[in-house]
Amino acid sequence: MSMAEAKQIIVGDFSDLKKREKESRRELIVQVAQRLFSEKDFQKVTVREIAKAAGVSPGTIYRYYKNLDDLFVEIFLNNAKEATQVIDTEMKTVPEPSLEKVCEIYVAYLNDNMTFYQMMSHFMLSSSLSAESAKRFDPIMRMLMDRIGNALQNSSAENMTRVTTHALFSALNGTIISFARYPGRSREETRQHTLKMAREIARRFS
Amino acid sequence: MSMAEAKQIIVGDFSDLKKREKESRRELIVQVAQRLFSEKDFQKVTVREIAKAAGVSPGTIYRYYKNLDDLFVEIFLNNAKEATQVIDTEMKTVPEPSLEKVCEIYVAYLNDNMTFYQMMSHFMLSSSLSAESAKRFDPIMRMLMDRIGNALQNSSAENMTRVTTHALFSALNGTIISFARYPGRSREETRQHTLKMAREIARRFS
Amino acid sequence: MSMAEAKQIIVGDFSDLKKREKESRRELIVQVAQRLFSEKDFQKVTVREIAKAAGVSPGTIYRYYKNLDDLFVEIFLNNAKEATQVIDTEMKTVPEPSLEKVCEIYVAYLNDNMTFYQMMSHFMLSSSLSAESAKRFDPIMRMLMDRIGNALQNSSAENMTRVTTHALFSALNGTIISFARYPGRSREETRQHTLKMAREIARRFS
Amino acid sequence: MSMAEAKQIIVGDFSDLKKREKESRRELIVQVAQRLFSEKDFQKVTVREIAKAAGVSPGTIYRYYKNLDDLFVEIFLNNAKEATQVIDTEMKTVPEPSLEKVCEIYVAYLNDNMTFYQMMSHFMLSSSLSAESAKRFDPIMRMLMDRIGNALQNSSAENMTRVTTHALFSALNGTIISFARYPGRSREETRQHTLKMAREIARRFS
DNA sequence: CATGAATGAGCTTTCATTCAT
DNA sequence: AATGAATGAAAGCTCATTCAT
Repeated sequence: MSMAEAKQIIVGDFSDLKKREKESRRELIVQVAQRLFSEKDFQKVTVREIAKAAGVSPGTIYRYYKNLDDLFVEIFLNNAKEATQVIDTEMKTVPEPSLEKVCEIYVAYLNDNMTFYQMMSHFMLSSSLSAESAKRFDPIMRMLMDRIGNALQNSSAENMTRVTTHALFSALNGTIISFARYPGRSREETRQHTLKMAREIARRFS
Repeated sequence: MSMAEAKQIIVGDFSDLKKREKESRRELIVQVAQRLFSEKDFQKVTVREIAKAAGVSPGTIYRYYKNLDDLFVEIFLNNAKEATQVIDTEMKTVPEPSLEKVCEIYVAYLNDNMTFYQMMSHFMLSSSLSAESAKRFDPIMRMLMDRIGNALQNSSAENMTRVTTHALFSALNGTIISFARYPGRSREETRQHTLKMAREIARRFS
Repeated sequence: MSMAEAKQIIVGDFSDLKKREKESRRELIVQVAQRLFSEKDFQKVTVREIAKAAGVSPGTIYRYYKNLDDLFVEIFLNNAKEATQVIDTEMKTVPEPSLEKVCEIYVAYLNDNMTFYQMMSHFMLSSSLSAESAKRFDPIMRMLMDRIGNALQNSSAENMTRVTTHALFSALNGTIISFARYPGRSREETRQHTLKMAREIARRFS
Repeated sequence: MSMAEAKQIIVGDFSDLKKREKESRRELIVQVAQRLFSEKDFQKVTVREIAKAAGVSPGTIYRYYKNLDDLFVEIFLNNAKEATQVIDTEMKTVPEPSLEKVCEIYVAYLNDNMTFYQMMSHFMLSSSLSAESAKRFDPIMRMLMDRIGNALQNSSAENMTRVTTHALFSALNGTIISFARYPGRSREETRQHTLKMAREIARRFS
């Protein structure tokens, strides 16, 4: 191997490394932000914090996202996709899939990813979404909702309407709102309480 | 009527007006704040805005409320009380009270007072409530939830548990989260959609 | 005694009471303020605090003092008079009065009335004193300084100049500046340290 | 010199200038703040004022200092170091160094840097110093005090204790407190008066 | 491209002082 | 004479975003 070849390889490797690093920088930022969100209210997380935790400069964040809300949307949609996957994966391990089980899994996910719920509230209630972002929302949310809808359909002989699916989905989301209201309750107790409610709701919709 | 009498009345009225104005300055601030909240995310409303809209100085706000969060709590609790009253009042006008009707009324109220829902999310998910505020919360929320609970109990022969009431209450709250998600839908269409979901949920819990 | 006379007396008494109460209100305010100053940095004490502690309204403070600085000046001069009296009183109890003793008494007073020292710094270094206030200053400060001056003169055969008296007075004041600089030292240790310095200075000036 | 060379130099100079400007922005802020302090009570100087005078935005101040007190501490320590250097430098120019001379130099410095004295009072009397700041204080103050201590030791055959050094240092500081008290005196007269006192004190300690 | 220093509008909150009652 | 509600200027500080390097 000549020096030139060696250099080529080294440079190539190095360049690849850089490229991969670059490609995954966006992902890195998202991951870091998501971690920070789990540590505190997502509205309180600052660009600087994210930048510092990701080992990049604040300016770099703006290479990948037009503004903070854009980053929030990305994270939110990632969460929605993840929730869908978690349902799919976990349902495979269950011998007798039931509506109750799906609901439990979803509410457990919400408990573990409070930020997701916070963001859902944020985006659903504030109309600040750019048209572009809004477009990305629907298919992904629909995918998630469909998992609930399918389970609902399978749980009953009658033909479920879209409204029923929507109602069930909304009802499950609503369980989280009771989060901190029982003072003195630990995180785990709250979790158990929301899961109980989820099962109750599932039973009513079966 | 003599001039003197007329003057008496006018002065009396004027003095009353002033007195009432002073007495109700606190109320005025609340009302103004609530109006502003309906125009934008309540977290984005500033003290200066409230003061200006209420025709007072920023410092005056702090005569009545220790800080902004105190004002928010007051408004939230006012809303909760109002919701309770609305349910009570409206139910009297209904010939055959049903769970469905109660749920409809409550969700209609949420539609008309989106800020209430936003604040509920805010206070339930962020633990920033002062101990003092937390104490004021529970009885008022319990009162509201009890209206739902009573209607639930009346709708069925079986004995309803606290979890079921809680689940129903949460489920109804959850309907709001689907608010803005159907792009292009008018406020009225959204309202109809959430009411449909509310009825669906009520039926399932009957 | 006629009714009229009786009334006169009663009213007189009552009026006297009111008058005395009024007369002493000014004193009350000063005393309360002075107490508050001993609890925290005098610059941090607010009008409202003083008013509340004195059981009067903020507006009342302004009946007696044109503004806060006026109140500060009054308290400062009271302190200066008090320091003078303390020196006079304590010196009578000492069998063999010495310069050292006078210096000790003065520095002890400074230790016990840190606010006095703070105010001295404040008024001496900031030129904000009204002409009127400035006029009240000199005779009282001179009186205090004279006590030091007399003791100095008595302690030596040579004729002391005004500069020497002034230098000694200043030097004693300076001891307080070492107050908090020995971290971990208790208030009492600091006091002992400043007294040691006072004696050292006195010895040098004898 | 060719055009290219010339340009090189100009660009180089310009770049240097900019670089130096950037490097010394911290220094610039300090200098500007110090100038403002000489114009009014340092406690009354605001962030906005400093920023405006330095030609930067308020936010920029906070790039260099965590908060205002941090800036104050920096300036204070700079002054203490400077005072030490001034003593060292000036003493070299004196044929027969004496305690009197050292004291004069120090008190002259205090006269020219009243802010230093104000800050000394502030930091010594208020315990608000962060632990971190407190640590930076002692060695620098000790260095300054040592200059006085050494001169004191050299001026006498007897062995001087730490208390004596401390007393002398405090006494010199105290001279400044008589600053504005002779109404109608010019700055220069005051300066002369304090220097007289300094010499008097020095003589007494020799 | 990435950087990170700089921006500056904007926030909540405080408080001496005023003045109608 | 006393009140105390109201004032409103002003403070310290934050932070999303920009842009010269």
